[in-house]
Amino acid sequence: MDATVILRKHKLSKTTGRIEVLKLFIESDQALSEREIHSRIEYSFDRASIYRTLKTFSENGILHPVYGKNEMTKYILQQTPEEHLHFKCSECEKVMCLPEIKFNDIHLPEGFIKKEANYLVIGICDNCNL
Amino acid sequence: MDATVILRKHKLSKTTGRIEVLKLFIESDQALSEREIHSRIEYSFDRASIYRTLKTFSENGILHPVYGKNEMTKYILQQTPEEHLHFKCSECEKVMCLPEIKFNDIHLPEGFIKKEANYLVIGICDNCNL
DNA sequence: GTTTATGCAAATTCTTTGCAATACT
DNA sequence: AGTATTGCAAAGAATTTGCATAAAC
Repeated sequence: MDATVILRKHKLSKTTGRIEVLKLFIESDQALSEREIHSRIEYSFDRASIYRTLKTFSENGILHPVYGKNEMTKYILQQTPEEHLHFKCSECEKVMCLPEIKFNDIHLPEGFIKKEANYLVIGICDNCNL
Repeated sequence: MDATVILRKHKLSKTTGRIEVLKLFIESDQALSEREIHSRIEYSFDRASIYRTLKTFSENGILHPVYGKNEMTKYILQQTPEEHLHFKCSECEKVMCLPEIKFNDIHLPEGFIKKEANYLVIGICDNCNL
């Protein structure tokens, strides 16, 4: 899991901003929003550029966007090509993968083409539920 | 499927705005955003009030919010209590139910509590795929 | 040297909020 | 009458865009 290796694999130019953002995701066990990235990153990276980076990474399958409540998209590293459930905690706002719960065998009705999937459960996570 | 009946059942006051919004959903086979509601409704209903109405309906289980790409939440009538897949077409932007594909037997890991679920596939719908 | 990404500033769009006025029960 | 909802205006937040500059290949 090396940022520059991932970038090379996807034929994306290795800029400091991209590398730093990608590192953040590699180190994180949860989904991050642009706002969280901007606040955590030490390197000064313009917000518009962060958005462009997230878009590029998603288009290349490096990140998976998770659309959830509160009008904010979070992104998470696409660890496996297998589609699985994500969970958003309404207490701590953390979004994480629940890779045990998979959705590989879903087939759509005739005529529908799948391009992207989002399986999200919102509730209380094990940590907040104490 | 009568708007006033639904409102009564949920002990919500029967205001013109709520009735008109609910009618729109009853007549619609697809999810609607606040913007779409505002443009389709003949009755002059303030945008802030539409948002408040959508929130109230969702809290009462009348509508189901669907969080999707393009930072806009759409809402759809909760026809059955069964959780099922929704589909968003990236061509025509239509969001619809695919009630054939159900998710009732998903059980989360120990400690997690489900409050709301969102199962969304994004792609090309049967109508745009011609 | 060309192409591509970034910074900056501004614009768009979605959504929420406070408060006085109004409609519902 | 009393409570809940609405209208209005303004604020807040997320996200995008144009264009000149700078960095990557």
